[in-house]
Amino acid sequence: MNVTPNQEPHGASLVIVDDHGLVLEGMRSLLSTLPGIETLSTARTGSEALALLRTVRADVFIIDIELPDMDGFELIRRIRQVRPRARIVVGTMHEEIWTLCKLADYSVDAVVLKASDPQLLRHAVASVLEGQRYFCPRFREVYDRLNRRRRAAGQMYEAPTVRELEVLKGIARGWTTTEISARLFISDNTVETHRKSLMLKFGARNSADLVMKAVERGFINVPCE
Amino acid sequence: MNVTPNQEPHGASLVIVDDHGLVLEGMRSLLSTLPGIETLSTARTGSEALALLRTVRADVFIIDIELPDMDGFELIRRIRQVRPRARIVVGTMHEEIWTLCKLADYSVDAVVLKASDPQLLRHAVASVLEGQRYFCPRFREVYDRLNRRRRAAGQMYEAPTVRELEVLKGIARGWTTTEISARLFISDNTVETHRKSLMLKFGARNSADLVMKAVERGFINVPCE
DNA sequence: CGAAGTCTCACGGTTTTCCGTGATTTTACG
DNA sequence: CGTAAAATCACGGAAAACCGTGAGACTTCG
Repeated sequence: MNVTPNQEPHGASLVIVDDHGLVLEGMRSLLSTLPGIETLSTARTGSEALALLRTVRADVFIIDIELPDMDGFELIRRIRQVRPRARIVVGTMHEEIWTLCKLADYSVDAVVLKASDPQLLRHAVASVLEGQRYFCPRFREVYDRLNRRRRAAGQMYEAPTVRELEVLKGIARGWTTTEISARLFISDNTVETHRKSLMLKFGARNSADLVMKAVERGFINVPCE
Repeated sequence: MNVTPNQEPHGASLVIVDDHGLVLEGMRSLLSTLPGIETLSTARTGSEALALLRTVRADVFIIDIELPDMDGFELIRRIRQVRPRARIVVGTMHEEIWTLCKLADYSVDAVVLKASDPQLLRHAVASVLEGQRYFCPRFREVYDRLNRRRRAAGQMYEAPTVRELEVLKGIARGWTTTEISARLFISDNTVETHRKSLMLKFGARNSADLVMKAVERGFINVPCE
């Protein structure tokens, strides 16, 4: 933990959370020149970040989604329990759909994929400080392309199509891709595509997660014995 | 399809179902010398076998569990719809636990793993003809060792242990093995072992199937929204 | 004490899933 | 007739699950 006071009065209080020291320093130097920042603290773990909540004001969090002690989403939830109006900027190396979906579901204020130009992070934080949201091009590209209607319909999840539902039921029965494709008279590749669509629509990380969410949302009936 | 009448009056009517011609012929010659057999028919697919139900008496079915047009278990179910008292002898190359569990659940009359001595098949059919059940040593070995209580308790499935339940919940949340192990402070290997136990106890083929069965049996709560 | 059960861990190999990407055809609708 | 969604297929690489097997530590219960 490390706190750097700043001369600017009434400025924002930033907290950077990342387990990688180098990244931490990089971010610090990148962001310290931004105007309107009063304090700039760093934490290497989720627990450290939560501890900081008691000592500094912490208006804006810049969070690496993959942390050693807890998953970044858990950190976000716990920050919001204490500081519901804190702004969250997320940096991540993961580009998997489910991560991006989840970020959208969490209504974070900005997302910058780490592969992007570091300046984007600076931009993102600047935007957030001005009360605006920011999502890097790469995030928008991946998320928008495959999820237009979802965004259009607000936060609602998309319902699976007829064919997807057939695949879904196969998965819930424990069938492999090959078994499903044989039963539906389509290729393995197609089944995989349907599974991918399903996981996208449900924001699931894998088939087990998919089945769980499908049951929760009533797309698979559980015989209540 | 092929029907061979036999001189023996009031003898049994056998149907052999296997998609592999060589195996079919091998079985035919192996079994044709058994006393007490009136007719011996063969089928290469599930549909052929079902069609035979209309033309021959069919007391005993010798079924290869992996068939081109339908899964052997489906065939068993459909045979039983028409001929509930038909006796089922299963030959399979699969030694995966879930197959063995399922065979046990289906209360088939005999099981011979194909890796076994062919004479065992003869023995199995002979036993079944005498009204007894038969399970080859290899099946018993695999199934007994890991599933004593289950058999002792009749058809009841075994409940997961406390630790297994924790792993199960992680799986249902879509966590990977590594994520679960990190949260429970145990090794990946241990989590895998627990998952294997769970799949054994639930007779599940994979994690998706496991989640589904766990929900069905009430080990995972679905928030009924 | 001994047997059974639980929890832990290791290892090597195979199969399946997962992921991104891009493309074509078919269907449905205004 | 366009356009958008749905359904189909392919491919290559990476990650994860799956499988069998064996084994040590610790607990619990008869």
